[in-house]
Amino acid sequence: MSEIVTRFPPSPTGHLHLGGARTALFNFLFARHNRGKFILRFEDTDKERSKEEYVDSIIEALNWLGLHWDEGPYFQSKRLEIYEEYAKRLYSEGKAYYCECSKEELEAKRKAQLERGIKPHYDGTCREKGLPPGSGRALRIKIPEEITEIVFEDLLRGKIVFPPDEVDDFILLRSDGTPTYQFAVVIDDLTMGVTHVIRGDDHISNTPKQLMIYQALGAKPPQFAHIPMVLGPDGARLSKRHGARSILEYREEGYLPQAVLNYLARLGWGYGDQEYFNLKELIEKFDLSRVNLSPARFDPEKMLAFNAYWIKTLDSSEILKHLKPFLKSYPIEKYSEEYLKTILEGVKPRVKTLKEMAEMIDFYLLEEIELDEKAKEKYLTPKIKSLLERLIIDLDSLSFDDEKKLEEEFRALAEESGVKLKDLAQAVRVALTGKTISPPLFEVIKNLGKERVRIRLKKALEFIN
RNA sequence: GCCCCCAUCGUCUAGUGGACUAGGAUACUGGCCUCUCACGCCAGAGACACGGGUUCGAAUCCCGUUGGGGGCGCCA
Repeated sequence: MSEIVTRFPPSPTGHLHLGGARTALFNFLFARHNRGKFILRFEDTDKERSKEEYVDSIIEALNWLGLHWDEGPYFQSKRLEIYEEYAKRLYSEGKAYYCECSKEELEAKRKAQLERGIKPHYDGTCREKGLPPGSGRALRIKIPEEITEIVFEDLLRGKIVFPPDEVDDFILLRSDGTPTYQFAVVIDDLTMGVTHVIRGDDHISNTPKQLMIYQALGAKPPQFAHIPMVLGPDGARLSKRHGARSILEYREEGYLPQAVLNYLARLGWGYGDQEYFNLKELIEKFDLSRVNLSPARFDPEKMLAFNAYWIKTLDSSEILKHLKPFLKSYPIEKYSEEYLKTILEGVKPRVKTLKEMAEMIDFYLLEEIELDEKAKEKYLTPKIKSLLERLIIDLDSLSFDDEKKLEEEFRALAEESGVKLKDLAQAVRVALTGKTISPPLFEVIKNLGKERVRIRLKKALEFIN
């Protein structure tokens, strides 16, 4: 059996968003699972809207997700001669013809047809004119009259049948000589040896047109698998409002690529009761037969939950790698890699994003911490003053290396003073971290070390006075 | 308007004619754990869109209705 080849063909008219990323993921997984090839190709024949910056951002997003391609990126804009060649062939074989109808005329006719309640169609004005190529003329496919129905076997949905009037003599080459989407995809997929086209089901109705091109070319079409679209939380098409934001924005917000990937994979695909998968597992377990057919809504909350899961599950070294960009405002060069990894342990189960994580560990990294207003008013009270003083005096006798002992020592101190550990702990927590919420106190004390603890306790006392 | 696709808890899903008192995840509620907040654990509430068939038996198969989505460009 020949090698399986899939491709992801974004048009660089916008950033990579969730829907596109999922399509890329499914194509990537299918190729990898079958030890095939995954191609990246930019469909940039729309000169007006295609932008270089989008090419860059799409590439960056794919790399960030770890969706590496084996071939490409190709650019349709650089393959114009190829399309021309095939176009010429169709023209010379009488399977395509030139058309001189103006856009305005066509638009008017389309409107009229729509109003009359019939399916908009090119009326064939130029079909039999035998026009030679010329400026301002577009090349149209000549759909054979004997077509009765157009059928194809979708890998996921089985047989899909279209009535013959579903396709008209659509345009292959625009009047400026550039190929339309329909023509370019077909020629590209054909010449690149694409065997499986996995794309959103919004392309189902494009398929008959593309099949007509394959037929005119006498070529064998690839296999098609139309996956359901990703909708916004409200069930409407994904838009700027919800998930159409760039994948890179999620990176900015503190999402891990593992989480985004895992979440995306579970949108329209399931594997028994398993929820969490890393890339390797996805490659192992992914197969088209388990893809759902109904459109899936994007649920930001669930993606957040997945992110929290991966943050607490992944090794601290892996987390640290992704966290570093969020640590820019802290003097992290003062701390060893080991130290940074150690302090992450306590915060991992407490945050949902890397951004939150960076905020939560600030007291470990900053020389001077700021005490939260409400926190200090509530917990750093005169009542606790003598206890803190006592603590400072006792500092040298505390077991800074051992969380368990430290806790016992604190318990003893609290009991002796007739204070609940709870109250003592909160006061110390505020003194050391500036906040009422933090990793476990004794872990904090241990990681902070005696000197920083001393300084911060003194600061807290100053505040009480 | 015409054509196409789809239909299980709010959401993502498991389920491929009997193992279904319909399972898991997330979100929600209550409890446990506890130095805070989380995590974790336990419990609860919550769905087969509707109507007809087929069958000894339908969430599962067929038809229709309804609902949702998509397409009908010299956009992709």
